[in-house]
Amino acid sequence: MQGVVSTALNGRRRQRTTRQGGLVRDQLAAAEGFRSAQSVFSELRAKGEVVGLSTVYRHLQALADDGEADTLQTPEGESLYRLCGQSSHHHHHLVCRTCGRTVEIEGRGVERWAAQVAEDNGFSEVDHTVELLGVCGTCAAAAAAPGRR
Amino acid sequence: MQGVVSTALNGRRRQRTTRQGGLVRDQLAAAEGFRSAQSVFSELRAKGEVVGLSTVYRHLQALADDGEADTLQTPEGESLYRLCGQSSHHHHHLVCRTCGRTVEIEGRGVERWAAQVAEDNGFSEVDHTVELLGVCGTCAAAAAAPGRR
DNA sequence: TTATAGTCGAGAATCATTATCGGGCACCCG
DNA sequence: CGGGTGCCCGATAATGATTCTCGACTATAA
Repeated sequence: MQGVVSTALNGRRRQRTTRQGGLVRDQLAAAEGFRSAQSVFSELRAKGEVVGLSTVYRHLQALADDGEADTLQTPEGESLYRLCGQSSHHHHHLVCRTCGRTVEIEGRGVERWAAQVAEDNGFSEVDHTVELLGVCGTCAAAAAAPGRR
Repeated sequence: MQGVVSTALNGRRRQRTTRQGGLVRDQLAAAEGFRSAQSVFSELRAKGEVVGLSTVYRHLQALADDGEADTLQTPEGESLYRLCGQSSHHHHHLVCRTCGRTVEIEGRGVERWAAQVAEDNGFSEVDHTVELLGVCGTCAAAAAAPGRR
């Protein structure tokens, strides 16, 4: 996983390679959907790994800052993280509110729309939040056949 | 949970008319953009009105439940509220991150796009969050001339 | 190996929000 | 118009997530 990082950190992360950092990253990689800092913490604890809560938060935020992880907020105000392939690639998510499965989606149309609306109203430096929350086909099917045994 | 609430509530759940309820609503109405529960609370206090923090939260949520107020979350996890003309009217917001000024926007195109993406991925019952956060023309101009006196 | 500086991590501190619960007041009934 | 009933108010405690603090630790370079 982690190879030689050493000196030449050309735009790359500046953190030192540590056991804990790898654990947080691995735990996130093993998950299918978004996870909260709290759950990453307790899952690691459950696996017997001793890591500090602060450390989990630190690494999660570092990953997010580096663009290696995506982040979103639940309506309850909890932050969720998820490892993400490309750091330079802007995209949005379609998340299943039942199983947490996540589909990354591109929204060229939305980007354009957002930019247009912003311009029409004289706004600049506009950021946008676009998240879709629904029920995936699998979960919908499961919910539709409740009597099954 | 709640049984019969006084007079016939024609689709509109009305709380008992109290001085405090009116204050919270008025304060929200007087504001130009979104306000946090905390700021509504301190503004009322500043005006000399004695209202409990819990009460502010209660009324703010009641307004949101009734669809009389819109709500959104800041990236810091604070909930903001704003009185809103139509309860049945679905729309989004373009908010100035400097002064809080808000423009309500309609996004027929976005709605369509969201529905399409959801369908393409087999998702149903899809809800979407779309918020635009930027800097309005006035604030941008102010920021561009920092040395001015 | 040693020096050095970035990391750890447990617990305290913050902050917004929610729950509690005794006391008060609005509204209905007679 | 006076009483009773139950919702509402509001100070305070509790909760829960996230951040801060700071001494101990350890990966790295020389």
